[in-house]
Amino acid sequence: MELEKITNKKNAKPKRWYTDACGTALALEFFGERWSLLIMRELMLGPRRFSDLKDDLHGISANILTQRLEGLEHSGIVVRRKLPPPANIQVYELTPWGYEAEPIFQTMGRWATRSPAHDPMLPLSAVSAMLSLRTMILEDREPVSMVLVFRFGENVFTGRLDKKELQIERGAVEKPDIVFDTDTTTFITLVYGKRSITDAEREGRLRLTGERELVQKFIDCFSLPEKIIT
Amino acid sequence: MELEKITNKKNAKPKRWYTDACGTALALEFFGERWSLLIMRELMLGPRRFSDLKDDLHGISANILTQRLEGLEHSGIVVRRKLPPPANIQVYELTPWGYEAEPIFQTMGRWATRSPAHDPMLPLSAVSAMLSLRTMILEDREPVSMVLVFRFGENVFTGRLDKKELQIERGAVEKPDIVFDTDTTTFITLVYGKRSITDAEREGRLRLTGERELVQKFIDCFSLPEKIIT
DNA sequence: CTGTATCCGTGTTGATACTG
DNA sequence: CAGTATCAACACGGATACAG
Repeated sequence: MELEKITNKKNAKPKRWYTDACGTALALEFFGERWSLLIMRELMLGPRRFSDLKDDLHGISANILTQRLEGLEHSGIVVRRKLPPPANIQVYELTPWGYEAEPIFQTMGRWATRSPAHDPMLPLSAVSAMLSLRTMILEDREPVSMVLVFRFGENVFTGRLDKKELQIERGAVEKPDIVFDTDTTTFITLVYGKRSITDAEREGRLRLTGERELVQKFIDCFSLPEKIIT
Repeated sequence: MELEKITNKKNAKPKRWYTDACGTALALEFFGERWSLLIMRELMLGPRRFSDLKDDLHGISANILTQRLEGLEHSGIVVRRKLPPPANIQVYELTPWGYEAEPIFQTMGRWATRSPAHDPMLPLSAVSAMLSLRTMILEDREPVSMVLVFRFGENVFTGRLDKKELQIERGAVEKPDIVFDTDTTTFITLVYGKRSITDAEREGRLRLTGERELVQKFIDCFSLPEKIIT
């Protein structure tokens, strides 16, 4: 009886398979369950610990997060890593292949935000806000280069904008051209043009460092796709 | 009591929401449930009827297909259309916005097929086979143009390859350069180089019309991404 | 503090049978 | 052919308890 219980837990996964050679179907085997893709999103900008993920994925419960991380690890998308002492904590990190899933987020994001149902005032994680920049960056933009720091409470990122792309990594660099210190919702309403910088500053939602002209040049590099006509 | 039951069925959907401004999360609200994305895939190359979908989506049950089609219709991704007499049948079709989801299939397909778990010998729908061509077409290929017909039993497609792209639509054109008449698994093993044309013909799995040299040029336009190193 | 395991109520999924 | 009804199995999320 005991043995049977253990056996059931380990093997004999009665998971439902699509049994389809199509790449999309296979991708869904990997991350088609609820939360999996959003966990991957939260890991796209570097390793996180369990409680970071739990906090940023509003509404996920601990047991589900454990299951999903196990599944993603099993699929070769996530690795569990123990940081060396003195940190000595465990983090979850994407594998190189996992990091290569970013275009999936970009195509899904570009497509879905055209829906009238898209509500940018809903809560947004810091990683989502950063990834949205890489998703919504304009192909044919002014060739401008700059280094930026983005502060969303605990979550701090450095962005390097050049002609080719916007690189983003965790942590702050020494002498950036621009520093945003704000919340994610205010930030994206600024970038996508629903709110003015001065308004946000007056309301105490934003502390901004850097030349206003350069900030505007940065903002002009991004644009949400047009809404669909219904 | 009766009223309550009706009310529960129509409104009061206690569906679980991510409540997240992220575009990926919104996309998952639309097609994150099991089967939804694969239904969209089957519709990508033109309208289908209920039973076509049920047959091609191996393993889906009728009630789930009904629910998913309702959901996709509600989200503005699918429309239900009644063909005029004498056909007089009902079909499901993607909206223009629905058709624009194709890049999602492409990024997911390119990413997932790099997994060692990808098994091209599993069953593959005719639409999947055709979409895989559009997914795996090489950017920097020989500038070659041709018109092809693909026959997979009932499912017949015409492809138009030019410098820019491979267009695909349902139905056969009059004088194509090449005709493939085969099953989907044989077809993709041919295109992605696991099987030779002559072997497939000898085994009776393939009937091919057209100059062999041109066929080879066609095949050379496509390539599966490299497997990940584990 | 950082997870992990278990129980439990509810909602979702799917196989079968059935109806217009 | 195009779905609906029913019911059983499973997945989800919350709470709680536990381990390092």
